[in-house]
Amino acid sequence: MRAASIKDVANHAGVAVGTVSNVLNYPDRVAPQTRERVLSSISDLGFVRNDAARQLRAGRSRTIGLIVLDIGNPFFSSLSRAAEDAAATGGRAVVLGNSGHDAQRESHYLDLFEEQQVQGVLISPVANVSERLRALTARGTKVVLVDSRADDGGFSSVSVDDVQGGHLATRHLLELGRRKIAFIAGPQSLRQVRDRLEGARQAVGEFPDATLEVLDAAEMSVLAGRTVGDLLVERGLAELPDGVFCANDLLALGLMQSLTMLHTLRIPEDVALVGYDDIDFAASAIVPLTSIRQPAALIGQTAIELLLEQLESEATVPRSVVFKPELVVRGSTSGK
Amino acid sequence: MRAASIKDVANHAGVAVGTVSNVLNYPDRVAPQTRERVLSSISDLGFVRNDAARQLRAGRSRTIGLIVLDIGNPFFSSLSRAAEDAAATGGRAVVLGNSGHDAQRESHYLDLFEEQQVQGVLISPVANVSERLRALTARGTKVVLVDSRADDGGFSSVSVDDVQGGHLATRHLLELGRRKIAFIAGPQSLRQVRDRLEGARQAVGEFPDATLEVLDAAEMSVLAGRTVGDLLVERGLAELPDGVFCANDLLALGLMQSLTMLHTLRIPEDVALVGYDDIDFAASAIVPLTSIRQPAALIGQTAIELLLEQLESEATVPRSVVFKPELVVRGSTSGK
DNA sequence: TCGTAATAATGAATCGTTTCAAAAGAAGGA
DNA sequence: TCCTTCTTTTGAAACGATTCATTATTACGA
Repeated sequence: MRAASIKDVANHAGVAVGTVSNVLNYPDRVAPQTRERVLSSISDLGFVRNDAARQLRAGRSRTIGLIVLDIGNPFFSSLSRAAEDAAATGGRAVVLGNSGHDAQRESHYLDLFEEQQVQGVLISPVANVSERLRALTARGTKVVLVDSRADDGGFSSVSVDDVQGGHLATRHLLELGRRKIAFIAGPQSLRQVRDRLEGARQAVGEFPDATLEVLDAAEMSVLAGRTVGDLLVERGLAELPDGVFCANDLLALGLMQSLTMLHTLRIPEDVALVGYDDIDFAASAIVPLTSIRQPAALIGQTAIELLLEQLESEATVPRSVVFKPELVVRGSTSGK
Repeated sequence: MRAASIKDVANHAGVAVGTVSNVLNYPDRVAPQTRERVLSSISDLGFVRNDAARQLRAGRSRTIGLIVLDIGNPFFSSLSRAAEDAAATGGRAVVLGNSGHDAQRESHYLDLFEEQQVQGVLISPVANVSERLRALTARGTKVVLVDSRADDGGFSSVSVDDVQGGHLATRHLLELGRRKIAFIAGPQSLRQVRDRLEGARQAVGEFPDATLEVLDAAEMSVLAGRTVGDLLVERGLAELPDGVFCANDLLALGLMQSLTMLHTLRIPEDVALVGYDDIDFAASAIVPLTSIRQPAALIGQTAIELLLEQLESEATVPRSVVFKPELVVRGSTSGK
């Protein structure tokens, strides 16, 4: 029992295959009664268009590939949702790939998307993939970097000024009078992490009596944050930083868990804490978390718009959009 | 500048197209030196297999479609990640569709996946789609229900016993001495919500002096929880329930925000609170949240396994796997 | 040297659409 | 009736990879 093809429909309706195709793609070209006859044959036979054949003939699919660092991170899930919606209004579908900070999986998704001849790729890269992306564009696939910037302006990109974000967060701690600052870093291979650190460095540099310590976390998750927290507490109270800036909210939440629950430190009295991303859960944390807000949905939507722009008008120069981050003050630094 | 095809590679290497195809699919059938020559032509020309052509010929793609209710919900993102991993080991890729509780988007993704001739569909349905799914299977696409059960055993499924989960949560509240129980429901069109409520009803029925009140939330999000919380507080303290069970953790976190921050109620003293899903953030809430744990990753992995099972051996009967939920007690009910 | 068997390479046919030049049909005017 | 114009329908060609029956090549023993 083979699926019905356009030829079966044509036979059933007593017309030529070209007519069936026209009914599907240019209904106005077909006389109303013929059209009706074909449509009822389609539903009689349960005909479903074969996208592979369509794509083969058209030379391109109607989908856009999106590769994110971590779909479990609310920042990215919100971004993806907005991208999907924006693409849908442009008549395209988004297929989502989750690299999970794994370069191999990232590369695997790039392969897959290229074989599927997606119209374009939105990617928030793990590894240095500029070579691969360049090859992709050379073969006609449009690329937009998301939450990342092209060093050489070779690609369109949508990002947030993470240096400024790091600066905002750290200056906030310093203005509260904190001087022993710690930055909890995720993998420094990530540009986001490096930029946020750079911003923190700049801010600390503006206060001569302040110090900055950098602590590495294995990944940017709640669990990793907890691990760093446990490590920190082992030092004893005197050795603790009094202001901590985490590379993202997940780390901050984990740290908070460790400090307040396992060890009975007070936030913000003993340690003031700032996260990054302002995910929904930041506001409902044990101590509501001060954070840096990034417009996740806006980023996703804008990225699709840049891509569509490139698709519509053939030769457009790459554009980079940079959004400004925003400090959201809550209990973890304000002491109510 | 057209992308290189298998024919271009054949010309460049001075062999027939069939030989190139063999190099790609059955390398052993080709003499080593020929193979090398072809491979170097492939990299010279930057040849990338055209998946559409491959699929057209093969009659099926190598992808599996996954439609989830809400990718922003950590339960589903964790489920998806596990499904992707499991599929990758089986040589398949997962494409993710997020219905966002929207029947139209769900239907749209079903269309898309069917046109793409995915090997199978994993779906956590919003609307009643059994008719559509039946049609899908009739045309040869395998279907596995996720976090949902087929009423009539027509499909394989992986789920958690939500009635039991609702019972566990509610009995816990009752055993703490609470008697005015409220259930914060999400959309009752969802089987999950109905089942959890049913479990709550059963538990309340076992305590003759207990009452159950059902409050509806527009959606299962933090925001909706906050709205219900505000509504609840307007009644005044005497009218409040003393035990609240929420249809999921997001609702519970929103409720918690509203009760503790805007209105100064104490959890668990004034109101004991239980959520559902045990997402990562439950443990790091203002008051760590008691919840019902569902093995999200295991569900995703098992769903893929059931699907692969159906794909390998043609005529297998549908199987249903039901996992048991687990009560995780934290501060929101235990009073430290 | 010849014959046989094993190994390697070939290339036409196929999958299901879309496209488009050409043919057929309809309508109207002279 | 014939010609023109406009609308509708036709069906072969093309997209690019895979398959498989056929042909070519090689190796080896007699």
